[in-house]
Amino acid sequence: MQTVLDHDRIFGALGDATRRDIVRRAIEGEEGVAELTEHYLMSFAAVQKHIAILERAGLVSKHRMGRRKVVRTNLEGLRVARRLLDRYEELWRERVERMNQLINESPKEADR
Amino acid sequence: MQTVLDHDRIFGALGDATRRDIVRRAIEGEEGVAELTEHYLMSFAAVQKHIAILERAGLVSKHRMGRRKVVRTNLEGLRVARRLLDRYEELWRERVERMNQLINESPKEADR
DNA sequence: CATTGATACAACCATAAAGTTGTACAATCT
DNA sequence: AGATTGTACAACTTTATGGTTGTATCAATG
Repeated sequence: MQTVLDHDRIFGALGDATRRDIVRRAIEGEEGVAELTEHYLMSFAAVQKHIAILERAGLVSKHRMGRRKVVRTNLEGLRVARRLLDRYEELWRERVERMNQLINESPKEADR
Repeated sequence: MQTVLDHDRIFGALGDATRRDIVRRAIEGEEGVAELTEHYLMSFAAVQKHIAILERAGLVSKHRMGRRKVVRTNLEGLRVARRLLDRYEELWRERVERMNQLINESPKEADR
């Protein structure tokens, strides 16, 4: 297992509706692969592949519970994604601030 | 132009390092397509395609500035992504809360 | 108005992604 | 042990993605 938590894999994994739905359901962390498959129109193997992609991205992990393997969402994976978006918003804020500063520092055309 | 702001397109677009870098640079909103191309090892057309993908996702938009078209990041696009991640964290919080409630409501084995 | 600089887009190629079926393995229950 | 239930994975097909080159458009400038 890899769970590298790089942005390519994380955002790539979240770019599919089925996978996002698995992440959502797996926050509860009660369903195995077969149970998750019930919710979708695809084969067991297809769902398994989606879970593998989420796993490699570090967004979920599997835990044996009796005969099945329960899929649980990994909060830290989601937070890695969120932190990048937060950083972008911070850059945005800084740019706005810099622009305001320029406006205040230099006198307006009309005032000269 | 579409700018649909659906999660598939937004997360899909963010799942590529070049595109995330374009988003980052375009927060400043000063570079045209040709200028952006300078930063990468690919052709002008390739960068143009990446920008088109970001545009369709609603993450950036182009604005004519003289003879070139400046690429600017669209804050709302980033916020759509962030809100989904926030919702997941909220679901997580609710689950933890529910679990704590169960522990407090039912008496422990050892206390019986 | 012809030229130049910047962008747009079509056509094509190679590789990766998303799905399928089939088979093998692992753990539980009689 | 043998049957059953749940999971893993290989092999294959189809479609999407990321890159290329070449040609066309579009706005500013001499």
